[in-house]
Order: sequence, then structure tokens, then C-alpha cells
Amino acid sequence: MRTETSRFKDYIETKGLYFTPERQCIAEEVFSNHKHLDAEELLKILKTKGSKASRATVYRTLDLLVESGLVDKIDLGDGRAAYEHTAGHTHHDHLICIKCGSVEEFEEPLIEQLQDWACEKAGFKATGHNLNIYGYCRSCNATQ
Amino acid sequence: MRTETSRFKDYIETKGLYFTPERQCIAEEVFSNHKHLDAEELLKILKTKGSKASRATVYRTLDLLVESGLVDKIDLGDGRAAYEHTAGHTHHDHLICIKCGSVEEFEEPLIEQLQDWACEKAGFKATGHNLNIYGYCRSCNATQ
DNA sequence: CCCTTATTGAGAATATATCTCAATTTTAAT
DNA sequence: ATTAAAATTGAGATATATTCTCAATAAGGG
Repeated sequence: MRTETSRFKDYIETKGLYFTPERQCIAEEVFSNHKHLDAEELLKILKTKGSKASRATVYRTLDLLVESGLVDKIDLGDGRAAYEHTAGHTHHDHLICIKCGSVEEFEEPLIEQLQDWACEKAGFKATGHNLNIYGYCRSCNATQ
Repeated sequence: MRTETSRFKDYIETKGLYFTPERQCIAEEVFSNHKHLDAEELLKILKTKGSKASRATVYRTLDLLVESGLVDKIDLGDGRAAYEHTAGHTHHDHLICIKCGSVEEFEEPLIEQLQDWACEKAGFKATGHNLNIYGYCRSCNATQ
């Protein structure tokens, strides 16, 4: 069975780049983690695990992961971005709590379809999109 | 006929705040401009028109305008935000060209509805949302 | 092993936006 | 008009996220 990391290795090598220990380490962490990680969080986790990958390398590798299609970048709306691997997920959008910061996912295939139609009508070639809804999650809404 | 600026004045005064010359000047510029302005652009325009409103005041007033509902804030996806007045516009989403930076609008009422349903299902109280599609606009796509 | 090219880390740089606080302006009450 | 209380302002400091720079290092092919 092919791991996500080995898919990333293929992507890297197909581009004529090097699959370095740093890149491996970062990729493995992203693929093993099921939360929505932001870059600084990821950097911290890597440090506790003994990786010496620098901030610059983390950001650079995240860009490569997104480019490969194995990872999605989510705009958190406050200047930060989160990353999540796409393996086994169909596309989904996000409900972002502006109080506790939690990120919930929701799926609505029809929305995707409507977006495609809108692009087609406008002669727009989409490379990605971001649908975030900001507000209060169930539990923050209750205690508000 | 009520101008958007006078509506903003009402909003400000209803909150017990002062409708200052700076706020008037900023509001008028936003309401008279039909493009998607970012804060720095707006600041530059105001300077050329002789306003001495500072950066801090521009940002603060934009927040008030958004709060009033007369202006929408659009996350441009690169860390910046753009602002557009809502007068005479129904809600719409954006096609953002990652080559030339143009922002096109599209409307799809059904998408709004599907979002509302998703929130309801999740017990999520939305305060705002952002649907941006990134890619190449018709003309950039042609010359690419 | 050597050469070329890619990658890395450390810290500087950039960019957007927010915060601080003393000075000023606004409004309403005298 | 004066005045007092409260809101607002500007200038610059600060915060935060991300990108850039560049010399040193590592990777892989011949």
C-alpha cells in the first residue's frame, strides 16, 4: 500500500527535486495528524519530536504539499492558514468559530457544482477555492 | 433621497458615537468608489484628495462601516482584505485572478441557501462568510 | 570522489493590521 | 459662549504571519 508520504516523494522527484529528511519529516507529520494545523503549530510539534527543520523549510514544504494536491490550505480568516491532508476526504468547506477557534467541516456537493457553473459562465479557470463561514460554534453559541 | 453616507451617519449616532469629518470623508470615498478597495489603497486615495486621515482611522472606520452593514469586507486570500459598499448589490461571491489581481463578482442565491442549511445542521451561528474562487480570469487565461 | 544543483537555517525583511496614549475634537449641558 | 465629559485622532510602536536573502551544506549523477 502506498503511503501519502511516498506519493509526495514521487511528486518531489518527478519535479527533479530532492526528497530530503526535512521534507519527509514534515510530510509525515502532516499526513499523520488529523487536525487543521497551522504552520507555527506544526513547527512546534516538529521541534518536540526532535526535528530541526526551520520555519522557512516548514513553510516551503507546506507550499510543495499544497502544490502536490495532497494537502489543502485553508484560510483561517485572521491572517493565518491551516493545512489538512486530503487523503480519504472528499472536498469540504469549513465552519470557523471566531470565539474558540475550532474548525468544523461540512460537505455540500451541490455548492461545488454551482461554483463550477459560475466559473464556466465567467470564463474563469479556477485553481482553488475557499468557502469559510465564520461565527459561533454550537458550544460557544450556548455559553455566549 | 438618502445617501449611503447619511445612513452611516445615522448608524454612528445611534450608537452614541461622533460623526467626524474623517469618518465622513472615508465613508464618502468608499461609497463613491465602485471598485474593491483595500485599506492601503483607500488611504492613498484619501491622501491625494487632501484628507489627513491616518492609517489607524481608516482601519477603524472601515470596521465601523462593515459593522453597519453598509460595506462588505472581502478576504483577498493573500493577507489583505478589500471593501465594497453593498448599496444596490445583492450578496455575491468573488472570482479572484491570481495573475492580474482582478476581482469579479458572481451571484448564486442557491449557494447562500445551502450554506444556511449547513449552519443550521451544525448548530452554528454564522456572523459572516467568504467564498472566493482563485484562478485565472478570462483574459489572463487567454494569454497564459 | 567531484561537480552541479537544490536545499537549508538563521535572521532580516515585508506586509497587513492593531494597539498605545497624549493631544485634540465633539457634543451636550450649562 | 464656556465648559466638562467622552470620543476620536495621529504618529509611531507593536504584533503576527509569512517570505526573502545568502552563505553553508547536502544530494545525486557521472
